[in-house]
Amino acid sequence: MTQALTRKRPGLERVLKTADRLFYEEGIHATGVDRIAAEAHVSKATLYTYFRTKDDLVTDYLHRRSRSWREYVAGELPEHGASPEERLLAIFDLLGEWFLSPSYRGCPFINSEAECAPGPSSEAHLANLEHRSWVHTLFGGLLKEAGVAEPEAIARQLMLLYDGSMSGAQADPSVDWAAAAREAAESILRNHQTSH
Amino acid sequence: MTQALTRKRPGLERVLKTADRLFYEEGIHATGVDRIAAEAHVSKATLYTYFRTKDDLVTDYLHRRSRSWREYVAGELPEHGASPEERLLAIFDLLGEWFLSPSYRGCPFINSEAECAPGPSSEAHLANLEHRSWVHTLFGGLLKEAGVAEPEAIARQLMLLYDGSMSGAQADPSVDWAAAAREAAESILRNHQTSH
DNA sequence: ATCTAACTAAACAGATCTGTATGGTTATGA
DNA sequence: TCATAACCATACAGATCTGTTTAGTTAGAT
Repeated sequence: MTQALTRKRPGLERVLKTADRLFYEEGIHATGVDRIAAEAHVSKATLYTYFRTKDDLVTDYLHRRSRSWREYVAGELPEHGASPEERLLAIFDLLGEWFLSPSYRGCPFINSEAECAPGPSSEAHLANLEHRSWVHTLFGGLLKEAGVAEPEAIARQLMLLYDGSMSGAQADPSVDWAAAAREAAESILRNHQTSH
Repeated sequence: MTQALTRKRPGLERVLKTADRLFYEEGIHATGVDRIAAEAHVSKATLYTYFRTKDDLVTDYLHRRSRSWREYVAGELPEHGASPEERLLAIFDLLGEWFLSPSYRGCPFINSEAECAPGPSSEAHLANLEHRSWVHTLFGGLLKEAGVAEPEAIARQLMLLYDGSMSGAQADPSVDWAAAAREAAESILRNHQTSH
C-alpha cells in the first residue's frame, strides 16, 4: 500500500454527487465533462484521474443508482407491514414518494438505454438487466412468501405496473400513478390468492 | 398555386422514411443530419429545404409515429372481437406483434424525452402527452362500452400495463411481456366487471 | 523543513455536429 | 426550345465535446 491510496480524495465524492444529479436530471448526453468538473469544484484533469473516460463515470453512476435504490427499499420494506402482501404493495408506496420529488425524471436505466448507444453488450443495457433482475426477484420472493401460485409469472405482471408507473410519472406527474399501480396490483393479487 | 407546390419531391418521402428508421432504431442524438441525407440519397442542402432544422424533422418524426400507430390500431381493433372487452385485450396482442420486430427499441416518445432537452414545453414532451392522451381515451372508451364503473381510473391502470410492456420488451425481449400484460388486464377487468 | 502525491488553471488537439454558402446540373412544363 | 424549380457535391463556419498536455501550486506525512 502506498500513501497514494490512503490519502483522501475529497473531490471524488463531489464528482459522484454532481454527476449523479446532472446525468439524471438533465441527461447523460446533455451533461458535459467540463460542467461536471466545474460544479464539483474539481479540475478536469483531476476528474480524469478518478475516471478514465466519461463512459466509466456513466457506468459508475448507473451502478450507484441501482445499489442505493436497492438498499433503500430493502431498508424500508420491513417497516411497511407484517404480511408479504402488505410489504409487496408498499413497494408502490415507495415509488410514489419518489415520484413526488420535483427532480423526478423517470427510470435512470430506461433513460440511459435511450441515450447511450444500444446493443446487448452496452454497459447501460447490462446495468438495466441487472437492476430489473433484482426487481423481479424482489416481487417473486414476496409472492412465494404469500403462497401465490406461479410467483415468477405474477412477478412479471407486477413489474409491468412497476415500470409503467415510472413512465407515467415521468410523462404526467399530475396523476398518482403509484396509487393506480397499487390498486391494480391488489386486483392481480386478489385473482391469484389461494382461498383458505 | 405555383408550380413549385405541384411538382413532386420524391426525395422527401425517402428522407422521412430514413429519419424514422434511424431516429427510432439508433436514437435521435446518435443520428446525424449528414447520415440521413446520405442514406436517403438526398443532398444535405435539399434536406434543409424540406426542414428548417433537425429539430423540425424530429418533431415531424414523432407526430408521424403517433399518427401511424393510432391509424393502425384503429384499423385493426374492429377485426379483433365483437365485445369491447375482447377489443380492449386485443390492444395488448397488437403490442405483442410489434415487440416481435427485431428492430423494436421501446416507446419512441419515452425515448425521445430521455434524449431531447427536458421541460414541459419541449416538442418531444408535447408529442408524448398527446399520444398518451389518445391511449387513455382509447382504453376509457372501451371500458365505458363494457359498462365498467370508473372507466377513467381503470383506463389509467391499463395504461400502466401498456407502458410497462413497452419497457419490458425493450429491456428483455426474451419474455412475452404483451401476454403478461394481457393476463394482468384480464385480472383487472374481472375485478371491475358489473355482475349481471 | 522537505519531499511528493494530489491538485490547479488553461490551452490544445482532434473529432463531430448543425446549418449555410457556392456554383453547377438535371428535368419538367409551356 | 427555354425558363425555372428542384436538385447535386462539396466546402466551410462556428459551436461543442472528449480527452491530453503543460507548467505550476497546495498540503500532508515523516
